[in-house]
Amino acid sequence: MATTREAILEAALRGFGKKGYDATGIREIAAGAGSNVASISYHFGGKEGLRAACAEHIVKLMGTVLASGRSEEPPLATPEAAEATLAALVRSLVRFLLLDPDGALVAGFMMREMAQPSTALDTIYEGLFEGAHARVCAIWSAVTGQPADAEAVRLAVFATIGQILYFHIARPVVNRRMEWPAIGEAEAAAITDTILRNLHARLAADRDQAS
Amino acid sequence: MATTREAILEAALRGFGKKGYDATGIREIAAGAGSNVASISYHFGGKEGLRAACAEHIVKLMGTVLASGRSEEPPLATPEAAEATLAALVRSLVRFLLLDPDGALVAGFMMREMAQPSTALDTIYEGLFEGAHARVCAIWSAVTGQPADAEAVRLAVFATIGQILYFHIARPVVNRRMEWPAIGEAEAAAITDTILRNLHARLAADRDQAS
DNA sequence: GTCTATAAACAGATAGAC
DNA sequence: GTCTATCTGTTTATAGAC
Repeated sequence: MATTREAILEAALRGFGKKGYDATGIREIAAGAGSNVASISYHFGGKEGLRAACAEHIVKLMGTVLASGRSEEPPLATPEAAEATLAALVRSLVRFLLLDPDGALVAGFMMREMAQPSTALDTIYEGLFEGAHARVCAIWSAVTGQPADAEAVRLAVFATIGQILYFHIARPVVNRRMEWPAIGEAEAAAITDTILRNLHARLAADRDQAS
Repeated sequence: MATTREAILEAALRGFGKKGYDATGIREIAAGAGSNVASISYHFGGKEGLRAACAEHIVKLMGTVLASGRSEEPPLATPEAAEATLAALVRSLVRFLLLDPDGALVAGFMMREMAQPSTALDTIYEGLFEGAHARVCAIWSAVTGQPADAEAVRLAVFATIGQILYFHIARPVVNRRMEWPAIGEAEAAAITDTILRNLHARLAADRDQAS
């Protein structure tokens, strides 16, 4: 059962994620939720409150997504096992962002918040980015032997995440240049392959340097 | 000497690049250009025409930027020379996007067009992206020996560009996680270092595979 | 070409009936 | 809780004086 509040929240994320906060009117959101304009002020105290609620919704949603992906306690005992865990993370993040419709909406919301930060970005940073980035740094450390909090490690993790997110952001340009009608399973696999080649090559170089 | 038309164009790019098309009013643009609302309709036929003119302006601007960077005919005779050319491109693109105020505006405009494509994206794709991407693919090919139009090469070039652009897009998140007050020369150098490490590691792997 | 004044449509917020 | 009608301010576009 979907309450009116939940329906509004989903319609808002759909609008904000696809067209952006400013370009999405509260009438449009209310209509998409099968409700009316006044219900937004009633449930969220206004459009800004709706943006804040979207951020909290994303933190909870991604928390469960990431938790499910981490259900089978990832083995970090050996560098090889840690590298496999890292590769699995890349695979699932590419799939989520490029193949799951919810992934595109969540990413759209986050990207626009980064371009024009509001308090919603603070919510997402503290509730999601900070912990997730630190966790990936720890796995990276288990592969290369570098300290998890080293500047080079933190930047390398950002660079890897950046490759994945860029294929989402630049989708219209990528599709055109690759002559792809759309990104499906086969295209996502090709993208994953390129990112994993970069990842493995870099990890090998970092490991060599550490020895 | 700056004509009114040019002043409006620059004020528009400033607004569109920083806050986005929808969030930037034509009054605000006119005021920033020291003019009035009616002058926008007079010179550009309306707000949409101004967006299209911004796209053409960006194509011309980036054309001269890229041409100046390519003034000393890049040597591609040997794989090593081609790799150095590729590294130089990464260096100058990082500097432009992270240190040059114009770079942030141009990138902001392009990123928002990708998230919400209009005909302005077509203008930028055909006038800039397509040719630039193909040129980088050719250099990549000179390094690794792979065909310049191979799917793997085109994707690898996108992944490299993605790393650079992501450090611009995610700047607020990166700064917070890296505990950087802002991105200056030192921070840009650290970012360049990470991206070049990824690039060289991947190129080496591709070259080994080709042999 | 430049500007002021205004038109017409839109936004978000809210009062009040149910 | 839900909805309609309305208030208030802002948007883009434009008419018309200079």
